Parts: sequence; structure tokens; C-alpha cells
Amino acid sequence: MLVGENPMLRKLRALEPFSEEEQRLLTSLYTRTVHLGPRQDVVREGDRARECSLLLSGLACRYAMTADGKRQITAFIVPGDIFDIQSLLLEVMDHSVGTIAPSTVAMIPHETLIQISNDSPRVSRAVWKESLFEAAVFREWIVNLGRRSAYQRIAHVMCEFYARHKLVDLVDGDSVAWPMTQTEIADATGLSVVHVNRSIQALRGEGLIRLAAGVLTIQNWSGLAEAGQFEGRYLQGGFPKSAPPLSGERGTDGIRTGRTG
Amino acid sequence: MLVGENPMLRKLRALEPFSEEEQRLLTSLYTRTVHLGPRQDVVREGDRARECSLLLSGLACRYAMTADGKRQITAFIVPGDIFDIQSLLLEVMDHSVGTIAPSTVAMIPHETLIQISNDSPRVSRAVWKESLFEAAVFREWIVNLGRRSAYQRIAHVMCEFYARHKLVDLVDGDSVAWPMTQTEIADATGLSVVHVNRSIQALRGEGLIRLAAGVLTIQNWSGLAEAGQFEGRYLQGGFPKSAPPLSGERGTDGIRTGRTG
DNA sequence: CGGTTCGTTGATCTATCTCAATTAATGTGG
DNA sequence: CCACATTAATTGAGATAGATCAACGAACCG
Repeated sequence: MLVGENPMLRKLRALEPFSEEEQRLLTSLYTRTVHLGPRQDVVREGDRARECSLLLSGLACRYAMTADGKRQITAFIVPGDIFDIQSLLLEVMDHSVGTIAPSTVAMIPHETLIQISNDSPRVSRAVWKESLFEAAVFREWIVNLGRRSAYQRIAHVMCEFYARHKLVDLVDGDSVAWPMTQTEIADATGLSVVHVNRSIQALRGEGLIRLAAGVLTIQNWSGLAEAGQFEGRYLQGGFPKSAPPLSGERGTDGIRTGRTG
Repeated sequence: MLVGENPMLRKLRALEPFSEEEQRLLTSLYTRTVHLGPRQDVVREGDRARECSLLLSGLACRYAMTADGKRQITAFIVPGDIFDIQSLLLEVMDHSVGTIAPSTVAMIPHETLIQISNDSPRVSRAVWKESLFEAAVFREWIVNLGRRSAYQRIAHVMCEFYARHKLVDLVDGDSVAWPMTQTEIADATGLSVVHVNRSIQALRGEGLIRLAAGVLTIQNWSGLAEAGQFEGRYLQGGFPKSAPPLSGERGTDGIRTGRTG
């Protein structure tokens, strides 16, 4: 799985370039790793965490339960994601994190992370960037749930899923591992299982995807992206197009206070 | 305008206690303020910002437009909110921010914020906390949109709106300024205006709220909270129950780390 | 005081949900 | 490797929350 290179590095490097030494620093972050089966909780609502966690392999999600017992997945956590940054500053978890597929999680003690942040501002910035990146994904999910049809929502989620795995080199051509059950897709998209099933069949019928045996294959990327109104800019760490992060200088102008039409 | 006390201070202080000096530091953050009318854009998708912004008064929101021209509000921005933190690290805006009510916005140059963060780790922490706080609100909105009915969603939004204004002392008994149009409520809750209208009437009919002339009055808080499944813990900055957030002295410096239960 | 925006109402339509089975996969003990 | 148990995917049919379309009154506004 990890051949001397780990997904966090790939991910963070996509956001911020590092020196050799910083990379060494980063890989030394964690000492303890935990293996979890599928559908197991990593942290629960109400917990107080003393460590940050980093997903090394597998798939996890953030989720919350409503008062009447419905479940809503608020985010997927893919390898390379540090998913407990908030525990550094906020005391108790307001939601839970659970695995979807069998996963490996690395634990990073808070002190280690704080110290390393002090030692290297660039590392610290990368970590914060990661959390801003996640906020961008949250916003996109809000749009997805609020203003898109079932068909569109699912297409969008699939695009995002593929794109995020591509960021960490975990795709194989047009295919990604898709260890999710349709119930989980429903919980992520705010739909019922039945309707998810039918929408997926529609996506299949359009020849956009193939989905079987835990593998999602995107047969027609631009078609799927269009179906899901997926633009993906929000995943590029706020950089225009494919320009290398932090290369060169800052852009031109400042805040534009425009008139609304 | 600012009568010796400003909403940002109130807000940040709720998250982190400050020394006198730090408070002076904070109020010196901005030099330039801008007055905006209602329904004006502050920043637009695609912009590159060189300043962070802070809402001093009024009401604003983050929003995005879908490919087919629908609008989704992803967050309300209330006085005291620093709403461009992400511009520190991410180059281009992936969404827009616009006012709802006439507003005053303070601009904080990036350099100032960076410098001040270096000078005072506690200030820096408060700013980051603010962004984690916002992420918690995003998650709650995802749940709201994904798993609650129209009636529940609107009730929830109203509770949150009241609670957030209460945090910065901008409520008057059971009432808050509510400068929002029903179209805007619809854009925030992912509903149609017509249905928002009917749901509001239902809330009125239940005797939970009064809403007129730009003022929302909550007649029955626990009823409204129950209707909207509003728990509010996610607004308490991750502190257990109703314990006053770090009230009194600064106690231990640094980040609290507790045991997991 | 005519125009525009906002709130409200009525009527119809439809995307999505719920309930209830059935089939297909996957796993398990013997 | 088989019989059984369990979980996941699929299908059908009926119910409904919420959308859409269209109109109208009230408030605001220059």
C-alpha cells in the first residue's frame, strides 16, 4: 500500500511544497497506527481527543445522527486526510467519525503537532490549509444537498470522490475503489436508498459510469461532471487552474466591492 | 460606530480569553472600513483577496450559484465574524460573499493579521478557532439540508440565527433583527419561496415565532428548538454543556487536552 | 401614484419517500 | 462444498412533501 511514500505527503504537497527536511519531519509525526475494520467508529460525538488522526489507507466519513435517528454523512475522509485538526482547539467532538472500508489510522499526539508547527511554519500552514480545504468541500456539499436533484447529487459525489482520490494517486485509470454501500451513498446525499438505487441505474443507463464489485469506473468523465455540475475548482486548493501552488508572486488586486445587479 | 466595544471582540472572547493588551492589539487590526448597502457583493467567486474582512454590523452571507442559475446560501455572516480567513492561504475565492442588510465591513490587511498572529499565539489561536467554529456550522447545515423537513429546517435556521446573535449580544430579549427576505430563507434552506412561506405560517400557527417588520421574535424557545432539532452544542466552541467558555482568567495557557471517555 | 419588491394564496404536478417483496451476493458453520 | 443466515441490490406500487405556475394584495419608493 504505502511504498515508502505516504498519502498525507502527497496530499499536503499538493497544497504546499516542502523541503526534504520538512518531509522527514512530517513522516515522523506519528508513532502509533491503528487498524480498523469496516463500519467502526474512530471518534464519537462527545469524545475529547488528545490526538489528531490521519487516515493512511481505507475510507472513513464524518457523520451525525439527527434526533429522530436519521444519519447524515457530512464528509468523506480519504487517505492523506488529517481529520481531527479541530480537536486541537475545540474540546469535545460535535460529530462522529467512522470507517467505511477497513482502514489504517495514524495517531499524532497534539503536542507533537503543536511542536512541529512551531518548528516549521510551512508545515503549520499546510495543516491549516488542509482544514480550509475541507471547509470548501463542506460548502460544496451544502450546495449539492440544497440545490441539486438526486441524479445530480450522486454524479457530483462520484466526481468529487474520484478527484480527491486522484489527488493522492489512488486511482487506476478511470477507476477508483468504491467500498460504499448504497445506504452510505444515501446518507451522504440526503436521499433514500431506493432512490439512490434508481438514480445509479440512470447514471449507468446513460453510459456515464460502471459500478460493481467495489469499483467505480467513470466511463465518460465530462458527461458525469456535467451531470453533477462538478467544477472541481474548490478542490484545487484555491489556485487558479493548474498553476503550481505558491509559485512566484501574489496576484494583483484586492477586494472588489461591487454593485449587485 | 464602535462604542469602545466591538462585536469581534465579544465573539473571539467567547472562544478564547484575552489580556488587555491583546484586546488592544485586536482592535487595532483594521484601519479601513467600508459601508455597504443591502444585497451587495463583498467578494466574488474568482477574486483574489489581499485582505481579510470582518463584519462589524449588518448581515451578510456566503453563497454560490449552480450551473443552472440556482442560488444556495452556505452560511450567514453575523457581526463579529471574520469571513475571509481562507484568503490568507487559498488564492482564489470559490464562492461569493454578499450583504443581506446594510453592513459595515472592516478590512484587515493580510500582513497585519500574519504579524499579529506571530506576536500573539493566543490571538492566532482565536482566529483559527473561528474557522473551525465555522466548519462546525457548515456540518450542521449539511445535516439540516440532508435530513430535515422544510418545517424543521426553517426552525433550525432560526434557532441558529438567534443563538449566534446572542453570542455577540445582538439580541433583544426574545427578538433578533431579521432583515431577510423569504427568498433568502429559501436559498439558505434549499427550498422554494412558496414553501418557505407556508412553513413559516405553520411555525406562526404553532405559536413558536412571530416574524414581521424585520424582527424575529421567538415566542417559545424550547418549542422552536425541538421543532428544528436544534441542540446548539456545535456553537459552544466545543465546550461541554453550558459551562461558560473559559470564563474568568486565562488559567492554563495553551490548549486543553482532556481524556477521551 | 405607478412601479417594483415582497408576502400570500390556490391549484396542479412531480421528484422522491415509504412500505413491502424479491433477488443477488456474501459469509458461516459443519 | 453445501444449507442456511445475513447483508446488499433491485423492483413495484402507492403516498406525499415540496416544486412549479399563476395570480393578487400589501408595503415600499422615488
